[in-house]
Amino acid sequence: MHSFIPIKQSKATEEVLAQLKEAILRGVFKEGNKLPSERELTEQFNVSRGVVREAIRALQVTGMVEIKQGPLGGAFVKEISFGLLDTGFSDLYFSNRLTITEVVRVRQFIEPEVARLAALNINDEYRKKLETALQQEHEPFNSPDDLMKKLTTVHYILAEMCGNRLFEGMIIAIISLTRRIIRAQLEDLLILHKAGDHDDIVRAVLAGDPEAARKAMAIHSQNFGNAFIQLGKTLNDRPAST
Amino acid sequence: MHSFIPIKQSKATEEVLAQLKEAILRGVFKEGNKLPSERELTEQFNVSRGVVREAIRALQVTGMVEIKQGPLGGAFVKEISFGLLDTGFSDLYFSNRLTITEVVRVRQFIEPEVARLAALNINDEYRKKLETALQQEHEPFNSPDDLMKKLTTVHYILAEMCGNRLFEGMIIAIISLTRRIIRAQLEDLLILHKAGDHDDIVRAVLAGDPEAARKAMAIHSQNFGNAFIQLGKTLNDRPAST
DNA sequence: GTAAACATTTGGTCCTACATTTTTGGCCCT
DNA sequence: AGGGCCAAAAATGTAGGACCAAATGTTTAC
Repeated sequence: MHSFIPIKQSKATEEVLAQLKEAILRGVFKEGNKLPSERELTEQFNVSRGVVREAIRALQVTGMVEIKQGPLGGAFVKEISFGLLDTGFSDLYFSNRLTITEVVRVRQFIEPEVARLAALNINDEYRKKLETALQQEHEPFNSPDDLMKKLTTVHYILAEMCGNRLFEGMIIAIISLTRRIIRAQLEDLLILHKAGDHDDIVRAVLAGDPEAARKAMAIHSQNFGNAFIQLGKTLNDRPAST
Repeated sequence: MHSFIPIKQSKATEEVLAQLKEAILRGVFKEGNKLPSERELTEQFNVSRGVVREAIRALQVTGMVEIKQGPLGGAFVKEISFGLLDTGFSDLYFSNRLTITEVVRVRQFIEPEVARLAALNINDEYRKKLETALQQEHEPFNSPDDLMKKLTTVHYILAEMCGNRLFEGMIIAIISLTRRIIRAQLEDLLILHKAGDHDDIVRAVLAGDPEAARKAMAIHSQNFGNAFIQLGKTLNDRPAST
């Protein structure tokens, strides 16, 4: 019993979107390049401007281009990054498909491995980055947001160091989500993270000791995660905000 | 030194998008519900139809709604799923930001843990699912695609069993990407995966033995992954297709 | 020489008309 | 009475033109 393949009759917008996307992925338009203006594309594709706009809009929401106005304006190809993972995780959480616990568990599982891998890749450049990041953690902070930024820097560096961009992307997305949760609902509860929490981890990575790095991160991840989960529980007792 | 917050002057489209998205995430429109028609939204928001269309289009691209045409048509809220992660991973790979090796390494790290967790959650329902899935693996297949489907079913079931939807989503996305890579370039090379490869894993999970499950999956993950990486290397020697 | 006015390019919005798709229902033929 | 064909209706999809808003560069007035 042979099953036929359903015909997909492409709407014009899909066509345009597909072509633009492929061109970008293929590198026809590289990072920083500007796509032709809407009017030009309208002519080249021979479609209405609305169609072109919708296609470009789709590229924008998927984080592939950035749109600026004015002459010198247009759709600029962004560095393909982890933005999609980011909003993907975020949407899942804020639609109640994920609990804080689940997010924390994943993070607790992945980050020790990332720390281990990072320790394998230590070099002078990273050494310097880590040391300054660690130093800045102990300096006074201007705003809660500033503090959060300082406290997450080490994690970002380690993620970059681990040498696997998929791990890196997942860590970035998870941290970003964590920050969003905190900023959304726990504005004032930053007691979670004490300065000095990262010292052991960084020390192990600097020493190039994978096992110690893994272990130190596991401990840190445990402490932070459990406190975070606890806060999540007290949170569910409150009425939903707004 | 107080720093002022920059004014974000919202383009109309952003406003509309934000409101629709929030309404969906809040559950005002639930899964399967239809949003008001474009014309209605045009009136309610008091904006042009193009603006509404762009907003809805953005929702479609992010996988939150599905659009049907005709009367009884409209934008229907989809079950929020892992589609974004999926295309996120996919875009990263196909823009050469990820190598096969990186993808495989992540999978090799995560799936044993997933198998372990799955073994902790074994029950009669899952037991049945696993057994039938395993049985179908040994049946003849109609097409390469059919075979791939049969061979991934066990992984999907284990991911669902692990009880952490973030793990589940990441596994689903990675498997999906793996399939896409294979389908795109290795149509005929399905020797990677022998029938029977899953037997040990499923046996351990059925027995509720987390350690054995983890270990069996680790072995399977190693074998498959290394073969896959090897293929990726021979692949890079070929001229780029199309 | 500096600052204000203007023009130009490009995205953002509005409007209106028409095309396409899909469902519904009614009509006609058998 | 039943089945198939066809037309109306409801929704999205596309076209095209006009104008608004923002950002940049150029010219002009002082």
